[in-house]
Amino acid sequence: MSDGTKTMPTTLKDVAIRAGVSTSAVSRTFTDGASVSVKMRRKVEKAANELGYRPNFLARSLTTRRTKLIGLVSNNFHNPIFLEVFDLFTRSLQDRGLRPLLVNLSDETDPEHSVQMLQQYSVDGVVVTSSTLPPAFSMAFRDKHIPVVNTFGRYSSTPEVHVVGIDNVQAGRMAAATLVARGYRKVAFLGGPQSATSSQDRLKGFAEEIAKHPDVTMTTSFATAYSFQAGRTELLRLAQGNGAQTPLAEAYFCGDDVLSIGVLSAAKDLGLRVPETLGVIGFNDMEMAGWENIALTTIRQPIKQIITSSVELMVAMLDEPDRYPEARLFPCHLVERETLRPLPT
Amino acid sequence: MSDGTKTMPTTLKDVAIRAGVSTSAVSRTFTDGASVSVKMRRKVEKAANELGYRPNFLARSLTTRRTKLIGLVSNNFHNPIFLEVFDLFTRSLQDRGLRPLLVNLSDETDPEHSVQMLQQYSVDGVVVTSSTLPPAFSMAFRDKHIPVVNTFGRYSSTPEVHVVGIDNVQAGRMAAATLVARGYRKVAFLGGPQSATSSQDRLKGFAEEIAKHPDVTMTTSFATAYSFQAGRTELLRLAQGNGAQTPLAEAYFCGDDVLSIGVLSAAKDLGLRVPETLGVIGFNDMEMAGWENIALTTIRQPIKQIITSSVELMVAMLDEPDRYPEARLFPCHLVERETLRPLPT
DNA sequence: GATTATTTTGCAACCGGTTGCAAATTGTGC
DNA sequence: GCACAATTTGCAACCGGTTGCAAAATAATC
Repeated sequence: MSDGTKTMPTTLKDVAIRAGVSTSAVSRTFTDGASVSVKMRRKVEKAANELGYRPNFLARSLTTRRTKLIGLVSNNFHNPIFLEVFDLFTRSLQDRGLRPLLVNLSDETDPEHSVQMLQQYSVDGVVVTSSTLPPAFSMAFRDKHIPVVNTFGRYSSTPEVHVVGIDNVQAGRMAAATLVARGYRKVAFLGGPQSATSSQDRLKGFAEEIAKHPDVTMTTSFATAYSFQAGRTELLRLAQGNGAQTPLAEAYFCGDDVLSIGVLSAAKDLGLRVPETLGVIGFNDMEMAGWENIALTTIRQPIKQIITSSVELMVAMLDEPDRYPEARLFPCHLVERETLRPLPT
Repeated sequence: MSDGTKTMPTTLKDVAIRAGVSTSAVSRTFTDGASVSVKMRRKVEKAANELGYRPNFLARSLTTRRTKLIGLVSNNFHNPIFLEVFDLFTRSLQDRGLRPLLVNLSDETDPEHSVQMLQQYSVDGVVVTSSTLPPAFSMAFRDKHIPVVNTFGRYSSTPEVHVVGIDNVQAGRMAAATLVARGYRKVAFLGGPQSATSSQDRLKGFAEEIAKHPDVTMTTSFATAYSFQAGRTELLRLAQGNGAQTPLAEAYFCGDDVLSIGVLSAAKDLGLRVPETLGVIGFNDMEMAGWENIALTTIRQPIKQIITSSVELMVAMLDEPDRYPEARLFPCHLVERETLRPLPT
C-alpha cells in the first residue's frame, strides 16, 4: 500500500542547507561556466550526492528561457517510413540533450492550436516533419518567433522558413529518365493526394523529362492517400478502363513505396507480369521495399542525412533565432531491384 | 532580417496592468474552479484577448505540481505495429489534454538515465510501451513514485506495477488450438528474441495446448529479432536441416506478423505451397497483414482498446498515485485469412 | 438601514531555480 | 606588511505563475 511518506524530490535549498552555503552557490555548481571555487564545488557536490539532488529543468527554464524541449509535429502516422523518421529524430535530438514533445495532428488542420500549445510549453523550437502539411503550417511558428525547420517540406526559391529535404522536381526527372532508359514508352505518374506539394513537384519534373522524348507518352493520376489500398484501388480502377485495348501504361512511377506495393498487389491480381508487362518504380526506399518478396525498385531519399541535418539546423537556430532561412536539399538515388526491366546493354 | 523587436510573450502581469486589476484576479480567471465575479472575468478576458495572452504551463506547474506531460518510453522503433501504437497513444493522450514526451531507448538498457531525465521534467506519469523491456524498467519509475503503466507488459499474478496488455499464455493456447483444429500435426513455435518475456509466455501456452494432443508434435526455435529478415533467415536455416527428409514443420506460429512475413517470403523461395504444405499464423494483425498480397492469418491483439485503457489508467493514477497495482488483460482473437488451411467441415 | 453571512479581491509568500551586484575573500606585487 | 586586482560568495530580486488569508465588497436577513 501507500506508505504515506510524501517523498518530495530534494530541492536546491535542501542542498544549500545541508552544505551550509547559499543557494546561489549550489545553483552555480550546477550551471557550467559559473564561477565556483574547487572547495565550494566539492562541498556542494557531496551534499547533493547524499540527497540525490537533480535540478528541476522547468524551474530552471523560467529564468534561462531554455527548456530543451523541441516540438516534433507530424501528421504521417500511417506510412511505415515515418517510424524510421521518428526513430532517427528522437535519437538525434536525444544525443544533443534535446527532448521531443510529440504532436500528432492527424485530424487537425489549423496550426493555431499547436502553435499555442507548444508556446505554452515554451519549446525551444519546432520540427515540422511531413510531406503533406502546407507551408503555412511552419510559417505559423515562425510568425511567433519560434525557431522552426520544415523537414520533407517543399523547396521554394524564396523560402520563408528553413526547409530540409530533397529536390522533388529533380527526383521526378530521375524517375522519368530511369523509365525511358529501360525502354518503357508509355509511362504514368501515380501521385499521392493532389494537395501534397511534393507530389506536384515530382510530377513537374517527371513531365519535363518525358517531354524531351517525343516517342514517349505519359498519363497522370492521383491516389487518394499514400497507402497500400489507395495504390491498389487506383490501379484496379485504371485497368477497368473505358476503351478497347488495355488502358494501362507500361510503367508507373508512384509517389510512395507503399503506393507501389499496392500497385504490385493489383498487378498480380490482374495477371500482369512485373517487370516485363508492367514496370513499377517507387519512392522512399522504406525498409519493406528491400524485402525479398517485394524487391521494389525505388528512388531513395537519404532520410538519415535529412534528419541529421534538420537537427543540426535546429541546434544552430537555437543560438541564432533570426537566422536567414535556407533550404538544404539532398540528392536522391536509384535503388535498383526487380520491378523494372534491366537497362538494355 | 531580424526586426530587433524582442517580442516577449505577454505575461500575467501585463494583463493585470492592462485590466487594472491584481495578478491574482487574472490568474483566477484562467484557473477553472476559482472564485471570480462575472464582471471581473469579462474585464480580464478583454485585456487578455487584446494582448493575446496564454498562461505559461511551466510556470504554472511550479506551484500546481502538474505539468500534463507524460513520458512515452519505448524501444520498439522498427516494428511497423508501433507506428500504430504511437499514433493511438499520442491521440489518446492529446484528447485528454496530456502531452507525450517521447523517449527512445533503443540503445539504452539502464532505466536510471530515463528516470532521472523524466523526473527533471516533472512528468506527471510515464507509459512504458514495449514487449521487450524487462519489468525492472517500469519498476524504476514506481520506485521514484512516478505513476507508471506498462503497456504490452508481462502479466504476473503478483504485479508490482500496472500492466495493460494481453494474456500471452492464453494467446499461445489459441494459436496451438487453431493449428490442431486445421489438421496440422507437426507444428512449430517460432518466437522472437528469447529474452522477450511475451515470447516465453506464448510458448508456454502453446506447449500446454499441444501437450493435450498426443498425436501432435512440436518444435521450437527463436528468431534473433522481431523482424522480416530474422524470420526469413530462420526458416531458411531450418530448411537446411541436417537429416534426410524435410526437417520443416507443417505449420509455424510466429511471435510477430513481421516474422511471419519473413517466413512466407522464405517459403516462396523454397517452393513450399502455403497453406497446404506450410501453414503460417502470425501475431498482432498489423495493417500489412491484411494487404491482399500477404493475407496473413494471425492473432489480433486489440491494441486500440489496450492503449485507450492504458491512458485511462494513467489518468486515474494522476488523481490517485498510490493506486493498488492491477493488470488489465484483453482477449485476442483469430483473424482468418489465407495462410492456414480452412477448418475441415 | 443596520447587522450578519457570503462572495470577491488583493496582498504577499511561495514554487525551484538563476543572476546582477556588492561585499568578502583570496591572490599579487612591492 | 600594505595597497590593489582578481575571484569567490551571498543577498535579494526576479522568472511567470498560484494560493492562503484577511480585507473589501456585495448579498441576504430582519
